[in-house]
Amino acid sequence: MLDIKFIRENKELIQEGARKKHINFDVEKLIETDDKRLKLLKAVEDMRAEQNRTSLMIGNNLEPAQRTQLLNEMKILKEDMKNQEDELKSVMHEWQLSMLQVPNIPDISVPEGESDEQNMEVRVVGEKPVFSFTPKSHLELMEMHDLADFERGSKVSGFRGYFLKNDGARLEMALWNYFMDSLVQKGYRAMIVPSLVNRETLFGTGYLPQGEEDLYKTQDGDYLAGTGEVATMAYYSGEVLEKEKLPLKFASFSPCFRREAGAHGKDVKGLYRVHEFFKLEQVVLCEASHEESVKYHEEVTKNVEDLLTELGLPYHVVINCGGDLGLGQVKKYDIEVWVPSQEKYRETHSASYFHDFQTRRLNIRYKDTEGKMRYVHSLNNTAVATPRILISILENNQQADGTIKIPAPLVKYMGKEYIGK
RNA sequence: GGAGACGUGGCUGAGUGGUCGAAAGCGCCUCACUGCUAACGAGGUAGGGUGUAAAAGCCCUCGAGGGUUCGAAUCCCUCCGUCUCCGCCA
Repeated sequence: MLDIKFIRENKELIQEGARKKHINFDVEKLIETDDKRLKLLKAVEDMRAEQNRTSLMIGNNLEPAQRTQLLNEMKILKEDMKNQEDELKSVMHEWQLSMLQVPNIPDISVPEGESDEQNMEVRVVGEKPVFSFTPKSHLELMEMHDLADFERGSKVSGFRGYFLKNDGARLEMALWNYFMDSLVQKGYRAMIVPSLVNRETLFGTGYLPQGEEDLYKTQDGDYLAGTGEVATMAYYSGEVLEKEKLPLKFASFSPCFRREAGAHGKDVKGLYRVHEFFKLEQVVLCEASHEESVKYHEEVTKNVEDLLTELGLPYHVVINCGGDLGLGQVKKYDIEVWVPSQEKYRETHSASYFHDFQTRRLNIRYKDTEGKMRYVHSLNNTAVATPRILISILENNQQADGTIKIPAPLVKYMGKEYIGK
């Protein structure tokens, strides 16, 4: 959500932003609706003022005749007012729907492009492993060491269902612990957050109304969130924060659920694309300045890069092009880790900032030094998403004898150096 | 699941039909006082919208949404949430 005044004053910017994001949106139409809204609002407010004045007069002692006359006048006024209010209500409805469609403006550094094909590589880090043998896929490795069971996964859970077993399960937990410990050391607050969330929360974070298709919904009208970002962001919704406490940094763990409605036929085998997974997410709320947003955007990105490097995983960072940005996102980096069996980098992390797009919807504010209420800025990045990242860990660390070398930082969590020895 | 109570500003808490966006206290800000700090004293202090050069003014908001009324924090209905007791279950 953007400020309507800002939209009116910067309609070219908005229109240009929508074009860059390849989002179909007509600013002029919104402004027309807003004109109607303002005109009706003025009319209704004037009538209400009239009504308030007259009511005060009636409250005083009056001649019975005068009183009767005023009561009659009120009856007429109320009828007029009802009509105008009804009209205002319907215009407001249209206005709100339109306001929910307004895309946030992408940063100048965001490249042009329609889809992830046009994302721009900004750096490549780590050495891709060189194998003296044909490397196995994570599926083969997991079967070999009894780390997962996909057949029983779909028997029990359906398409894309899986069980993790033995060191597969333990490796996943080791990752959670390693990433959580590291982030807590960097000053992030450890949280375990709800996945079951209400509608408003998803509107607030920008996952609704556009993302309905990809969300599981309960018979009570609640939803299963696709990321811990949702509950973490809503944690302070409707609140006024103390400026001194900013930035607030969270490391939020939660189960995540995605219907993958638009991804039929994609990555149908293995752990890459599943309906149910776990994620540790970084969320930051900071002061309302672009510089602060950028600073923490770089920070949450670096946090992950440092840890991937510690784990010895080769990765690259791409800057997402306009067409690959969500409605509320200003800029996004994806971090993609090397998958030897596919000879590709695959997305494991996604870092984006929103300025006040989310906090305006969620109504999260603070008082600045001038005493003015401001919406905080919000941003987030994956810390670690499992089981997806297991793919790269298993494949990159496989040995000629079929064993898997556990990355050094995880050894203490696993209590061993190799899987399969 | 059943019964009852409650939901007011940054916080505590008064307010059951009229000039109440709201007493009082706490907190916070300004001034005065003091060698400095604290206490005491004086004043100020909700948010949003509209409007404007800026203001003033006007409108809305007492959990949310409806309704009754000339007029609602106050009465009625629905929903959400919190608390207490009972039941059920860990």
